Amino acid sequence: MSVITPTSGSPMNSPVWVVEVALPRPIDQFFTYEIQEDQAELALPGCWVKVPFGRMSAVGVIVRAPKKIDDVKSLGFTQVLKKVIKVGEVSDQIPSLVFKLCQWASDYYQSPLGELLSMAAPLSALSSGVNVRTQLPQPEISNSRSGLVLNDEQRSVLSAITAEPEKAFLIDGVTGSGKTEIYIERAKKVLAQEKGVIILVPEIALTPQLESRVREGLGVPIAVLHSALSDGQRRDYWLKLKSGELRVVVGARSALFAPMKSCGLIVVDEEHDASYKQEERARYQARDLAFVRAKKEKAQILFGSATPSLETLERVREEKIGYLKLEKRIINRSMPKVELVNLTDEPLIAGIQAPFSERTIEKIKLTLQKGEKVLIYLNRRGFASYLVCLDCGEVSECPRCSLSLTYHKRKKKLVCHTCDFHSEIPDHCKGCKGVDLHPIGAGTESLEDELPALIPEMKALRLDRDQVTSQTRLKKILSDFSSDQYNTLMGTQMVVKGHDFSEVTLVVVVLADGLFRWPDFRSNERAYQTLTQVAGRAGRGEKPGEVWIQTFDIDHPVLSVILGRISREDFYKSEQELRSLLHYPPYGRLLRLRLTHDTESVVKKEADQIVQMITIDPEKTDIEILGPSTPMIERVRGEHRMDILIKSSQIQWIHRAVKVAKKMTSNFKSTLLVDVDPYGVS
DNA sequence: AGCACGCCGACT
DNA sequence: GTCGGCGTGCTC
Repeated sequence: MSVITPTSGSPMNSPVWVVEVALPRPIDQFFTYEIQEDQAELALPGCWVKVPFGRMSAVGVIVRAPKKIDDVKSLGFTQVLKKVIKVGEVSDQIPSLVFKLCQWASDYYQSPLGELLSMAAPLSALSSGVNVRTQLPQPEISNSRSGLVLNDEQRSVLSAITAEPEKAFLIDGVTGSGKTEIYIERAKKVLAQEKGVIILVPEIALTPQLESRVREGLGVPIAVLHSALSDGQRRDYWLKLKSGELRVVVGARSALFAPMKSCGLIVVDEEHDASYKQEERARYQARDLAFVRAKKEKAQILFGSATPSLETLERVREEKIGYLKLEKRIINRSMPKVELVNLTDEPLIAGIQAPFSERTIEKIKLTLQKGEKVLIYLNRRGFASYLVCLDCGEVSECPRCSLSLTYHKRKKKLVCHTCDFHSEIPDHCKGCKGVDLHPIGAGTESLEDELPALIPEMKALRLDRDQVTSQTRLKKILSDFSSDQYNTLMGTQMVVKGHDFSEVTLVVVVLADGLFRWPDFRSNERAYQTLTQVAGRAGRGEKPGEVWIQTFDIDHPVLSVILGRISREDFYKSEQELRSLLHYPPYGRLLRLRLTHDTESVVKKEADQIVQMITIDPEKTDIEILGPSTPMIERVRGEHRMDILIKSSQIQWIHRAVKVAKKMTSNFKSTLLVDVDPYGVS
């Protein structure tokens, strides 16, 4: 690695070497730098470079091999080119296949290549060149057990996927049907062929058990990638994956960019999960991008789910993905029995925040008395949804967002769940000065406060984002719950994700209504997926489980599937018909253009202008424009927002609309946010 | 995204 | 009179 100091550039008219660099910034352009001839030989596409940028320096990635230029002026820059400070070694180079995948994603999702490349390599850690060895958490490997014992069903699925090692498959199997064992057995074969394995999971931080199952199952050290890693740890894993010292990676969405030379298997577990969609910085759908990588690399890709997404089912119908089903739960466990509790006509417990029928409370009591454990799911943090003034009806709102503030009793704070604004609890109403402020609605905190008072035998733990501040804290809560000291776990989404609680025989969904009627065309699908996943937590041990779902909306179609009143196939069919009628994915492509600015009139005006321009675009073809419309949350962090939705059957028309919008907004006051294949679309 | 430069309120 | 609030604009 050679270091040179940037100087004021080369003398005029002498030939120079120049190189194009992508920087991890939200800028739609590359930057050109002068590079020394001896450095130029090493400066391959995919290598990092340290370059001066503005008054600072930045680390970017070379996008094209350096060129020799006779006259720098011919490039047309007004200023003299700055010089590359430092070039990374070949051992740091992003593998060309991953580099090309980033280019593909940059084109498809219309996000800057530099941002995507920075997901694919720990650029600043590589360039800082600190050679201190970091501690990679790598427990002792116990000698690989038992090949695992598979049942007939698992064996036939395994032989089907092994027979066609380049074919993609959806493994459609209920929770507890043993998908993980199949992944592990398949991975063993792939490792034996000297190829790498990538296992993607929605949130690795929430599934510490998977890590040890994979490690022990394969009997080799593995890389575990998650957001809590230090820069040094991330770099060490990256280098070990690249060198082949590690050949297995388990991680959240960005693990799909793992730098292994040759990848033979990609697993996308819980493929329906919305957290595969990255919403910040570079926007991409890791599940879809994993499919692209697998095709490019001729690797096998396995999608696993108990509740497949409509997108994946459509690919199955198109025969791009093979279909395999696991019907049985291993060790012959039965599926949990579902009980619906109609909150509109059953007697409710008075004087508590959350709605509970007397019958549900009795059921919880009875379960705990038998020495069994209970899981209680409520999709809202805090003590109450909001504080309302009983005199004038005014609700405490976030000053920066168009949302009410959630009442957190322990913290003694009002909290905005969108921008994290905190405020003291007012002792009087801002509007009428009334002093009678009342909490409305329930959250996990109110459950923790109020249920043990009703049920003396309850020894409760709470699991939500307010409780879990670190991986260690999560592991502590989970291990506490498996001890005799506790018999009830209550919480949000976090209690649902993949944990294996063998003593839980009762799962209570406090209020299913919170899952319905989101302003999103995927809302039914997601409610179905969440309820199925919640239900899957019950009866994972010897004893059969029960799921009690409380609701004010007993006729909701999603509940009909959960109860088995209508078949899963019919539910999917009606969702498919609706989407096909409205040209929503998977029967059409979507683009969301979002404008933001702190002045409402500015965003509105400029959003109208974009719609007009796209409408009269002479090159416009097969597109449908919806909006501009105000999103559900009109204002976030003081910024007003307007959405324009574009539907089309062809990606190129989507890209054409993006091009028009980007060109227009370059001299707009508002900022443009481009979201190809958006989630949360109403 | 950073991180500047650039114009209006409370301080040594 | 300044220190500094964060509002636009640029980065080869």
